[in-house]
Amino acid sequence: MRDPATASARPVARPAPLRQAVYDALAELIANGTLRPGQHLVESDLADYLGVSRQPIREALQRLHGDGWVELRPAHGAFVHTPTEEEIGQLLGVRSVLEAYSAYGAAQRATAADVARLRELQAAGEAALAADDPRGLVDANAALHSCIVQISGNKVLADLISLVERRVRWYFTPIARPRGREAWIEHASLIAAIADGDAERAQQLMRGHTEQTIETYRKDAVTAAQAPVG
Amino acid sequence: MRDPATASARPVARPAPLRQAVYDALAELIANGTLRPGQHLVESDLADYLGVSRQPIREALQRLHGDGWVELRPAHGAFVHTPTEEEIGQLLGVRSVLEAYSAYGAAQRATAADVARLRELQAAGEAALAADDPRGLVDANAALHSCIVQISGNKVLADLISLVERRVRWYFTPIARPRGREAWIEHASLIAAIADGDAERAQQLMRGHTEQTIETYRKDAVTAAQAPVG
DNA sequence: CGGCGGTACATTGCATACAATAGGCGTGTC
DNA sequence: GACACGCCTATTGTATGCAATGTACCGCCG
Repeated sequence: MRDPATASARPVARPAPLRQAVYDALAELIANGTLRPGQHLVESDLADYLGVSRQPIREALQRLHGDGWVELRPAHGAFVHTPTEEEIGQLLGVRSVLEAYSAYGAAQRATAADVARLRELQAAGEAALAADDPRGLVDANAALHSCIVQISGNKVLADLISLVERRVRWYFTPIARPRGREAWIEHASLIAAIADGDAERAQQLMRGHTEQTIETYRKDAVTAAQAPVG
Repeated sequence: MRDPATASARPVARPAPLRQAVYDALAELIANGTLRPGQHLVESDLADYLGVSRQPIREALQRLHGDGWVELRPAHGAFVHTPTEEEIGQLLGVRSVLEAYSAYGAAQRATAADVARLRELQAAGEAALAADDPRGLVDANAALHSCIVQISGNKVLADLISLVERRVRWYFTPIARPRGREAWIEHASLIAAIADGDAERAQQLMRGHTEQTIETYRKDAVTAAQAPVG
């Protein structure tokens, strides 16, 4: 990797923008449930816990607010955002539209190399499926979708999707297992459409794919409500 | 008393969150061109200029970064974001998709009262058109689109659209005059589709409408490039 | 015993001070 | 004369301190 564009990404360790580390740490704490929805985040406590001053904490909280992770009530402080059922549905709907658009763009621009990469990721996903590796499935799925957005070349779209996607995964992770075989069959059709450069078909397939995910979520949500996970 | 919609818990004036005021001030300065794209924003200067300390400035800059207004290079500071042609195209594309989805949702949920409100806004727009009032046209157009999103009831979508919309308007304002008669004819058809509850048609019309706007922009951009405005 | 007011505490918001880093400029050497 | 090294300054990153605000508890009065 001698490419100068990526070589200087982080040679050893940048002066470590502390707020970034704090942001990641807090996002992780929220995503994995250590910080529960609705919980009041006291700056001093977090600062003490993470071993930094309140300043980076504040800046991280601002950004977490901008990304929809926490609510910021003036003079009250930060509270972990509590997602409602309605909001989840809206998130999924928006995600579906954005992903469909990304598939549309990807089908228009994909090169042979792009398609090859997609097929690799598809293979990785099927391998994880065969190995019954839930964690690997989630990663492979994310990688595939991320790759499609990247191929579409639309950076604005990529930003928006990643924003929505992280919140979706946050809510999904504790209650839903990743979809299995059907999802990867749909992926295969989708990749074929992209390889053909058939933008309309790719868009339709992606829409169907994400809407199917919504259905799965609905069922899983009901199941989880009946038998909450520990 | 817990209902946030009717709480009206701000009778006189909130303690005025300074960072918010700073955010608005800076966004305005960027939008109206006082702060030029690429310009280096020095915290001390801004603090001095706005009469506050660096702290609220920093927090506002963070948020401006999150919303795509400024670039934040670690240890270098903030620079006003320079939009590229490519990025503008991507913004418009994403906006088109999101707006189409909002029309879809609005058509599904619109009540008679909603439709009445849309017709009022349509009338206001046509009045501005007749009066040859560009400023009024822009406002009426924004109000109409905003209303449609609101009717769709999708708050996540509303947030995303407003994010994209502000940046689009920032870039558009200096070079493009609002579209005239045709835009409002399209609006009328769109409202009719929403009133009929025909989600698919509303979506198609909105897509066509925004794509038409993209075309107009392209022509205006060329014109502006040939004869730059003063 | 219940409602009300006042006070004290906890927490945020803002300001200032200090430390660290990056880039520019000048000087010294080859 | 050109390059490299080192200092210097400007700017950001982080920490701490202080004031304002909202909340909750406790005592007091009806």
